[in-house]
Amino acid sequence: MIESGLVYQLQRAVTEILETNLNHQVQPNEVLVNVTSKNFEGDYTIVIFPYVKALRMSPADIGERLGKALQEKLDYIVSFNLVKGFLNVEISDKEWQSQLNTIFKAKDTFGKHTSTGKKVMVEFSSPNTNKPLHLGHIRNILLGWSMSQILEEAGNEVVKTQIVNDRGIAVCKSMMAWSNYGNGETPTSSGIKGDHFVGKYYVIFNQKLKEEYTNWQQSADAKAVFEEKGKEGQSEVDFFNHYKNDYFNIHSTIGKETKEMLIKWEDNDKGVKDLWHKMNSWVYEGFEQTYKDLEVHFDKLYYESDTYLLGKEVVEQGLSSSLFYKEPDGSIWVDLEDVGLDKKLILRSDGTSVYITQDIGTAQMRHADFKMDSMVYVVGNEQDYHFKALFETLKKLGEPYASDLFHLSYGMVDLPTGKMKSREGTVVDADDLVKEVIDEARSAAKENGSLDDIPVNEQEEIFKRIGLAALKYFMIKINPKKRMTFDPKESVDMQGQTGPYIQNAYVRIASILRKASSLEKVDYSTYKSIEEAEKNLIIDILDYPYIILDSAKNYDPSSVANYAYNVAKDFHRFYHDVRILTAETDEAKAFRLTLIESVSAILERSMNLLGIQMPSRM
RNA sequence: GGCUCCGUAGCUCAACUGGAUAGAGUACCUGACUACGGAUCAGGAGGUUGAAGGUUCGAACCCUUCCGGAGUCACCA
Repeated sequence: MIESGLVYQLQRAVTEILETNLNHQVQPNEVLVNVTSKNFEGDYTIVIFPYVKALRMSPADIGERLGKALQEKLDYIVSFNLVKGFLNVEISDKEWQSQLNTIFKAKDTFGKHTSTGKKVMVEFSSPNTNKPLHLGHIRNILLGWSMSQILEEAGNEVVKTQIVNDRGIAVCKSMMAWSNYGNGETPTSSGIKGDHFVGKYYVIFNQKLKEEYTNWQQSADAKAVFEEKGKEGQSEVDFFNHYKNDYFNIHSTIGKETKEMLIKWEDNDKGVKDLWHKMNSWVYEGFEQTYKDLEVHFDKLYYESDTYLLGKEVVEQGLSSSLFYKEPDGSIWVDLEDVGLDKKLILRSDGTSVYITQDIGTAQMRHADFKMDSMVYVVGNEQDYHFKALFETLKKLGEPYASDLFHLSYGMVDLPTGKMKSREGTVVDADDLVKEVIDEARSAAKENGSLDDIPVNEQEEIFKRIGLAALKYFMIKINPKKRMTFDPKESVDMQGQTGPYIQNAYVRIASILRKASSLEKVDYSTYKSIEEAEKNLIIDILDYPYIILDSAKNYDPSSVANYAYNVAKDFHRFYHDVRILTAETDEAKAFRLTLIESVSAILERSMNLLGIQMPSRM
């Protein structure tokens, strides 16, 4: 695709000239071609500084020779000028028309990348089954989903997956609380969505634990612990704040019960397993609804309950190839110091596996299932170190996909009031948030009354698309690596650089095209005076395949989000600068109608990659 | 303390991975079409890119040191 584009033609022409005229070799994609900055004459700019040293000529000399040769070689270059080491070339109006023709004829195949033949697995979301999804999951889900779409657009086959953390002590806490205090209540009987229902019992558990802990602190037992383990000069209050985990593990009655429940679960105790199945199924119903509301889905689910014992064979394999080693206490380790990391535990001294063991096992299982060439893990940046260690270990083990693993690490989502903390109830719930943004879209639309003439169910669909666009765009436009502040007020903004702004451009075009009824098939090749605003839009569209490639290469959906905004912005300006339906000539009208139809297609495709649907009205 | 990431306009973010005079949005001020949809457009003001050195024709980006913030250094997941 790229190979047929205007920019590539320039790059290739430059390499050919450099080679034949100046005997200097470069690869076409190394030639730096930018859109000319608006303070200078020209359309595209070739940066010639890189050749100065090798050719031992002045930038002016190289530029002059390059410019002349380019003009001879490519008949659509009408002029060129040289500013310092920058060669600006101007493209003919005829060529712009021909470019638009190509774009328009290609329709949805424009910018499609040829298949890379590679299969990529993307893991995202991966929630625990003891509480509902929150704001942090939303960032994860939106990143994972958009990244999957973009990788596909870049020519890969993509398998979307998640690992459901459906077992462990946290899950047992909810189960414990429900069996002690639930009195047979169910999501149906209480009218509470399943995941919220189970989450409620997780909260109850923590309340009960806290009560128990507070009471215990008055006991002689507690005083003795403080005497023995408290640091010099540490207050009792401070000590007990930090002792919480130990209390749960050593002294707590309900802690003990919960741990016993986990052991029973591992022993396949029927009563515990039945309870576990029942409560997890409630949670899954709830998750299913949230995913549906967010318009995402998965191709394959993995469950931790199936994978938590995996990876032990690997340990044998690693030991026999002396990749791993055994400590006297029986624990097994891998030494990653040669790649700048530490020694990492692979198997506990009691023979049970740890997180990384499971991840190795899961990766192997996935490869057996799908034979993927690479994997992307969408996981928060607090696990940066873990994934480095995991990837290095997989490399050492010689796994076939190990050279192509990526941790799409993203920053935490903060609230303007600070960090989200479940204990302090400052967590933003995913379902609440979705509902809120849709409400906001509804009231904005009701205010300007533009949708009053269509059926209510269609209105609701549009409100949903607008609200979700605001939320999704707000979160995806930020570079994943950055820690972000989530201001609920800003997330429902619909003016400026927002999802609805981009939708508005699309809706305007749809409205014009409806009025134009039939795209009159006037031949616009006689349209001579291409406007600046028109040219900008064509340049934007031509940029699409590069943006996709760039976004896929850098694992960064935000570049697609920013691109879509730029296109919409250029369209809005164009819309004010020129008239479309009442254009000066029939040629101009036909040209512009063709142009905006192409713009609307590219807007829709870009936004769909981000998981955002376009409304036809708003 | 070691390692990793981050620091750009009052605020939220860009900057084609080393390219021209660092751009948008928001908030503030001033304007625009008797309309192809005002969820729009134009203008103004707002910057020593955390600081200081260095490399380079050229640095927000690379190197060094320092300052500030976060994460991580569990036989937790």
